[in-house]
Amino acid sequence: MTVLFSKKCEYGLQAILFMAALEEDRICSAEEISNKLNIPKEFTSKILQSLTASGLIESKKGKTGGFRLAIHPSKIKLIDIVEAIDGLESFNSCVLGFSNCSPKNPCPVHKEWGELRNKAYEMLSSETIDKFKEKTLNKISVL
Amino acid sequence: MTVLFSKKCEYGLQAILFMAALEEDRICSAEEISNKLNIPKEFTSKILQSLTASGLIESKKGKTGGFRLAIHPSKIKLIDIVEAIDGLESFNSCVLGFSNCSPKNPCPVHKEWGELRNKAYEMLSSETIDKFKEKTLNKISVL
DNA sequence: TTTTAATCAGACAAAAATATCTGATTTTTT
DNA sequence: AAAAAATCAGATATTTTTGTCTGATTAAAA
Repeated sequence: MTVLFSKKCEYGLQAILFMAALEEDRICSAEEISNKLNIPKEFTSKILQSLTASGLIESKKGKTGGFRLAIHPSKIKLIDIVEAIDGLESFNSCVLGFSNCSPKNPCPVHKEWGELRNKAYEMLSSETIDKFKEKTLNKISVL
Repeated sequence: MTVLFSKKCEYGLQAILFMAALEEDRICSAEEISNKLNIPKEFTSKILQSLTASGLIESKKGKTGGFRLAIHPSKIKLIDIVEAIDGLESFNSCVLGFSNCSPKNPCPVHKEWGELRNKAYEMLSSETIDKFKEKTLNKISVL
């Protein structure tokens, strides 16, 4: 079990935080990201490709090619990455797996979980990723 | 993606909440639970078997057999069911998937996520499942 | 005592998630 | 012009999760 996001999404979050922590406009290859973050190389490529398709990052082909953010880190929030990869469905589904969980047909923990879920959403959308630069660099330096 | 727990765990939570909402000591079959909760029949059996092994419920074999709680609902918390099925690892893992996430090597959202996680844990262990009886009955009546 | 209806164990199957491979294309460097 | 190093697309493989099947056993009811 992952905690909340799929592996793909976890890796995507890590990769974009990593890119945001680099010098601006620095292009880095899938291999570099794979090495720095210990993500399987080919899987890294796939995820970066899909993030390119979603418009969060952009790619440069050929020798000296690679990836970089397509949007300034001051305009990207963690939730944007989650949305691009896993979607936001989990923020709208019942934690106990009941169908039609809603204020009208609440599950036993509907209210309590709803509050937690909203806080999680807020946390992921409260700050843009440029704010995480230093923390990301510290974290990656020990990986 | 499930929200937080595996399907197995979601079904297990539903099943035990259901049993706790029945008359005390009432034995119900896997088939009944499967029908009431719309859980695949054979999968229901498997999950109930594993919950039996973990000691939360007990089984009676043969005709008129089935399952019932092995512990009084006033002594079972949601987190006990989660622990029996999914384990508690997700409450100790990094939400961004970084390794060695700890106060010494925190991920970018370590503090914030830690607080949310603790609240989720508290929510799941704050009340015993006898408290959910009425809400469960209401919910199941519309399934 | 036979039939019926249940658990149980273990194998099996299908689907989804995760990971890898292959080869084509692109672009810079030599 | 050729070599090198990258993305990219699509197929394939592996692993995990989810779900199903079969047959043995158990125990009550007919």
